[in-house]
Amino acid sequence: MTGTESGAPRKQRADSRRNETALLEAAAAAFVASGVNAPVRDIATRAGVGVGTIYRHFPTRADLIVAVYRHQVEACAEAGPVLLARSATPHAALASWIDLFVDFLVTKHGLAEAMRSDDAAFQTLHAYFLDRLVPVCAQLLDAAATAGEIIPDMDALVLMHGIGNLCIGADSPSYDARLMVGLVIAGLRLH
Amino acid sequence: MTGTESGAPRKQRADSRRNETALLEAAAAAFVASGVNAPVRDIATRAGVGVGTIYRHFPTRADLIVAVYRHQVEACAEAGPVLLARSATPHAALASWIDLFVDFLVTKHGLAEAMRSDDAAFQTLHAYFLDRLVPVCAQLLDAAATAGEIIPDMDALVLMHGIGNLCIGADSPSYDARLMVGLVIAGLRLH
DNA sequence: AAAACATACGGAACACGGTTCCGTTTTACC
DNA sequence: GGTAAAACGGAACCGTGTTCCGTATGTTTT
Repeated sequence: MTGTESGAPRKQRADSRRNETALLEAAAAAFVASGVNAPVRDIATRAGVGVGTIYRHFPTRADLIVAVYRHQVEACAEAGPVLLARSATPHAALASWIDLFVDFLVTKHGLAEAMRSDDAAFQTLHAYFLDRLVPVCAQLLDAAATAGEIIPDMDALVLMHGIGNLCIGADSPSYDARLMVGLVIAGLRLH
Repeated sequence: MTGTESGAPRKQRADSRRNETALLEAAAAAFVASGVNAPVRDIATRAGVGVGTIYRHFPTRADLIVAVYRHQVEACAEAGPVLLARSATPHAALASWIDLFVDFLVTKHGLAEAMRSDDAAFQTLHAYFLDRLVPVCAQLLDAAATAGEIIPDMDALVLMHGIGNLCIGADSPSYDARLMVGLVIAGLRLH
C-alpha cells in the first residue's frame, strides 16, 4: 500500500541540503572559470559529489543557472522601478536599466548564448528571465513612450531578446556590445 | 596541350571531383533540412560517402559552409556598390544592403549562430565572411557618414558582428530580427 | 540503541556527435 | 597490362550529456 496520505512529509535530509549548497558554490565557481557551459563532471568534482547528484538537484542545466544567478536577476528586476523614480526622464531610466542588464550578461561568460538557445533544457532559463525582466522592461518602455521620448508600441520581449543577442560574444576584442546596444537605444528615440 | 612541365601534379581524380560536388549538394540539402549544424554523418550518408571523405575535402565545418554559400556571399558583396550607385542616398543604400545581408542570414537556419562561434573550427567562416563583406559595409558607412547622414567612425566590423547577432534565433515567432536591425539603422542616423 | 525505512548518493554505463586513422579500393600514368 | 599515388570507407576513439541501480546515509519508530 502506498501511504498517500498527504500528512507531514519528511523534512529534507541534511546531506541533501549540504550537497545543494555545495553544488551552487561549485557551479558559481565553474561558471566564472569556464562559462555557464562548464562540463557537468567538472561541477560535480568541484562540489565533491557524483554527477547523479547534480541531476537530482538540478534536472537541467538551466535550473542550475537560474539558481546561481537568481539574486542578480532579482536585483536587476527591482532596480527598474527605482530607476524610473529617480531618473530625470523615463528614457534615461530605460537606458540605465538596460545598462544594468547588459552588465549582468556580459560578465557571465556564455550566458547570453545560453539565453537564446532553443534547446528544450533551457526553457526554464528562458522562462525565468523573461517572466522576471520583461514586465520591468515593458514598464520602462511604456513610461518613455507615454512621455513621448521613444516610439510607441515597442515590444519588450523583442527588445530584451535582441539585447541579449547583442551581448553574445561581448568578450571578443573586435566587438563592442555596449556600442551596439547604444545604437538600439538611440534608435528607439523619436526624431 | 598536355603540359609536361616538370613537376606537373597529377590532375585531380575523377572520383574525388564527383564526391566533392556530391558533398556540396548533400550539405546544402542537409543545411536546409536541419540547419548548418547537421551531423557530419548525415551529410556523409546523403552524399553516399564515408565520413573520412568529408574531412578530406572540407577539413572543418566552416570550409563546407563557406563552399555551400560562397555564391550568395559574393552576390551580397557585389550588391553593395550597385546599391550605392542606384540609391537616392547613401543611407538608403546602406539600409537596403543590410536588408540583403539580414535576408541571407535569417534564411540559413543556424548560420548566424555559427558566424559568431569562437570555436577555432569556425575561424575560416568568420574570416571569409568578414573579409568579403566588411569592406563593402565600410564603404557604405563611409559614404553615408561623408554625406552627413549618420554618425562618423562607425566600425563596420562591429556593426556586422552586431547585426549577425541580432539575426540569431530569427525564426522564433516571439522575436523580430528585422525590427531590431531597423532600430540599429535608425540609431546610426544623426539627429 | 537497534531495527526499519525512505531518501539520497556515486559512478559505471549508455547515447551521441565530432574526429582520426589505416587497411583497402580506385584512378592516373606509363 | 602494371604500378604507385590518391582517395575512400568506416571502425574506433574521445569528450559530454544523461540515465540507472546497487549502496550508503539519514530519519523515524520501537
